Amino acid sequence: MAKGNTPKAIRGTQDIFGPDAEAFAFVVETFERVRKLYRFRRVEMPVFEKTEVFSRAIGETTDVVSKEMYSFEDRGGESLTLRPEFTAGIARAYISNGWQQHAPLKVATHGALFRYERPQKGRYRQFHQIDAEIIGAAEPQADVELLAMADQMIRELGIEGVTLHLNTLGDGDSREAWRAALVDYFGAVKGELSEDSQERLEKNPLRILDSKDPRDRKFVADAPKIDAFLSDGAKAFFDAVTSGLDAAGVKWTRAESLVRGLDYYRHTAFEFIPDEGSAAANALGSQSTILGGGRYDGLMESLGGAPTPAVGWAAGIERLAMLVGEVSQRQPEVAIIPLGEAAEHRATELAAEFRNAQLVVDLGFRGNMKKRMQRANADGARFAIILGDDELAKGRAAVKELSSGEQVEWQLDGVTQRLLSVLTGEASFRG
RNA sequence: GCGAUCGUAGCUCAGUUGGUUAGAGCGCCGGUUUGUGGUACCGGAGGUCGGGGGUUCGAGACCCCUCGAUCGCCCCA
Repeated sequence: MAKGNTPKAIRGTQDIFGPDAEAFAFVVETFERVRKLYRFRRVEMPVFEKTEVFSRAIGETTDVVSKEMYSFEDRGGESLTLRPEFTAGIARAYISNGWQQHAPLKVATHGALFRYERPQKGRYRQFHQIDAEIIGAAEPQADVELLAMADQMIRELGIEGVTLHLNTLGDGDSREAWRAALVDYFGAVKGELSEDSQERLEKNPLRILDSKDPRDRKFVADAPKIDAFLSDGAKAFFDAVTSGLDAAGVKWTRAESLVRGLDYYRHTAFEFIPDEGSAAANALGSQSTILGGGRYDGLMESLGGAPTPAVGWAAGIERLAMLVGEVSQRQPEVAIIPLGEAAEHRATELAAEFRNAQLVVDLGFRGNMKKRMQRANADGARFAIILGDDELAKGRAAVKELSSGEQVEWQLDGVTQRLLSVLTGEASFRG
């Protein structure tokens, strides 16, 4: 433990190491592998943008913009903000780089995001997301493909007991009509709602629908449903999405109360949520959504771009990492144990040869034979190759199989080839 | 931003109603074994008890402040 006057990490940041770091890397690697199957192109985005990119895209009144952004003036007096999400920055890049020429454009990225929130398990001030977007596609097939990718990735991460909760917010007109009806409905019983929801009535009436407060919940069941306000086009769109998901084999459930917090969403809205009582739900506590997103057909215009349909999702890497469990490491095929200066030199040559042959090699920097054997064993090496003056003089090496303790001598000439054929099972260790 | 619980070795924790030099297991280092790991036995290092202030003859225990983590709300990934 640090003592005295030493610096501490900033609240809500993490130093990720060991199994947690391996799980984190596994999530990113799996995402990278799966996004290539769907031909999403990798993009790298700035970590900060002009503040207006977020305030205009996300909405001034949202909590994210009004109280959670890390904003600051740079030395030129410009207001900049550490990105609290990916979508707004990607939309800005799409407009400022003329990426319309690539439409429909499928992009994927991952990295750090920043929100000034009260930290909790699975919720940090610097957190990390994977993100996928399809920009310039109004077709419901885009929603289907995007969701199919999310579903496959979650499965390939080995996460079970998670269900896609799906809703539609309708097109702009549908959404407005529904919103107005909700304001009427909840406004009539305003005095009986929770304090939070009385405030939501002004700021974000849709959010009352997923309130956890029992005072609100008794009214939610009979609240106006979006289905009653959907235009024919919006309904047809949602039907196309759901039938596409069925065709793609993606299991989903309708969640009529599922809404999105940010202003730019239209049509499809979704979250992957652990089933109640599942191991995943227990692991995550109240921070339960592991992947969420939707269609944001209105976003480009709010940034001054041409109307551009788009759909996307993001998922918290930390939350996913909590669900993947222990990620098994590839253990060393061989640990090389040199004794003496001449042997150190030869060992370095051997290690290079082995690694060029794609073998995992453990070569310690220090220690006597006992220490190095201990280390080889602790790392789970399959073989130890012992190189001392005696062996070098004979042009041979002692090779020990750690599981059995059996030890034989091999010629150093052709040792890489011999080791490879032993590892593939083509040759016997004893020769 | 609101409410609550909790901070004792690297880790997981124990520390009676306030009472001497603050303990255990695991891990780490060393030895039994100077060129042979796992097991066993022996030994060792490592703590201003999150930080600051207060009460008291005396505080790891009590009080206040502060920092942090955790749980719920809010928000959201």
